[in-house]
Amino acid sequence: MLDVQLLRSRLDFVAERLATRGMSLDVAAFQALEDERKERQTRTQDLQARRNALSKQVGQLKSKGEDTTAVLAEVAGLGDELKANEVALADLLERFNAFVAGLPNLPHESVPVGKSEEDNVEVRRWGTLPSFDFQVRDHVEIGARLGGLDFETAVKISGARFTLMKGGLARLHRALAQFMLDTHTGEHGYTELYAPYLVNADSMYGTGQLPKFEEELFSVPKADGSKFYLIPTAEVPVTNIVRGEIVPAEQLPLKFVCHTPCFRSEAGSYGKDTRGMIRQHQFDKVELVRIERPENAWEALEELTGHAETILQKLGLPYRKIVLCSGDMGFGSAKTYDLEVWLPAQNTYREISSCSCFESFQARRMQARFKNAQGKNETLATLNGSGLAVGRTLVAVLENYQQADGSVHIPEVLRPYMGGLMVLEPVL
RNA sequence: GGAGAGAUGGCAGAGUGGUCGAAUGCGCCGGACUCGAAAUCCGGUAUGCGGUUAUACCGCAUCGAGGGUUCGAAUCCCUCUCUCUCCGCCA
Repeated sequence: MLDVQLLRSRLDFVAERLATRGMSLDVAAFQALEDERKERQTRTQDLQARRNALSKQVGQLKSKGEDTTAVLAEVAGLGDELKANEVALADLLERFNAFVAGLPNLPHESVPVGKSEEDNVEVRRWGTLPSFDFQVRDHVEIGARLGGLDFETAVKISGARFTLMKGGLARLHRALAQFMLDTHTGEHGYTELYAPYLVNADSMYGTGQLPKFEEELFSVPKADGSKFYLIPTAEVPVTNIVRGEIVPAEQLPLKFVCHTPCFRSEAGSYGKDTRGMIRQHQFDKVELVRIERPENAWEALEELTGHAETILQKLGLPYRKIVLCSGDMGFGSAKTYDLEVWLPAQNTYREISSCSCFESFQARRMQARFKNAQGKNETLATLNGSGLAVGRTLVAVLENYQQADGSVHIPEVLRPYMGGLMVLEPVL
């Protein structure tokens, strides 16, 4: 969430920055809440101080064996007003916090202002687009010919937006994840993690999925009436490692890589990407997460994005890097780069990685801090990015490495993970 | 699933209604002593929030979480969560 101090001291500035996201901040509503909060809180604390002082007097008088009825009478007079103020304050703070928690992060000044994905700005392109002297097939058809992608059976087992993979294709999927993990741990200095796929509401709140985006999550009821949430990304369990912690400064930065399935309800995307495995309820992703000193956060974003790009380059997949405009960024992000991989069958680039810097937006609500050089606790900065989405990478490999006879060449870096296999042969 | 024990500061650990935000020890920081270090001695050392722009000062809240009793709760009552030990079951 945003820094409350910033809201109080530079409300107009915050409103102006939020406006670039297409978000109109109700300045008057905030000011009214803040004024009431200040008055109510001051009053309540004064009454509490009074009560505490009088109660202390009672104790002192009693220990000397003196009469306490006068003091008791005075403190009794405070009771009703104090109670009323405490109740009103609690209610007010709840509304105040809900208001602030509902505000998205401010875009970094380098972020282009725009309304929608139309206004995103391309930063650069990498790679040469493949040319085919035959009719290109999409991954659904390629996968079917390889006998490895089976959507019909997945529908029977679960329903729409699920995939069943078999044989060499399932192995290729696994190989991609292994390759990504090995590259990030071996060459980029990330620590590999295995993390829970079911998390509690506090964790979802910490990374900002809750309270605003509950409908995008799957959940599992628990016997006690609460629920587990299925992670929509490894960002959630991994970033929450530092929730409520004061990380020793010498341990920074923390660089984690974690391969998990991701679960998304995709509510509101009916009819979008219904063919194939582009948009699924369940998909694997290798996620990079960094916990940084705020002053290093922007450099870290460039580095992290570069680490994700490395995977695409080693796989020889053409892609472009774009910077999301203010209106297209996620809720907590201050700046986001998307990597889009070339998909020949769609004749376009499609998102395969999203790398974001949250500054202290997530860490503030998570109370994730470190001791700075002055010995003071300071809020950390958090970043994350896909390194990469495994399912979509598989799609990209199938489409970019397809051959006229229906076979698919295996990128060289993956062959060690495929037992040396160089090509997947069609069975149809 | 059964039986029992427990949750207090960075750690260990005291505290069963009244100057307790909390003894003591360890750790850490500063100082003294020393050529320097060790040892020893002295002092300091939780977090969040508010007054308030402030590393000054004052106040509020916090002893697993939430509620209750009370003028006053770490301490008493209720509910919940988590941890540990033993037994059973189990990938």
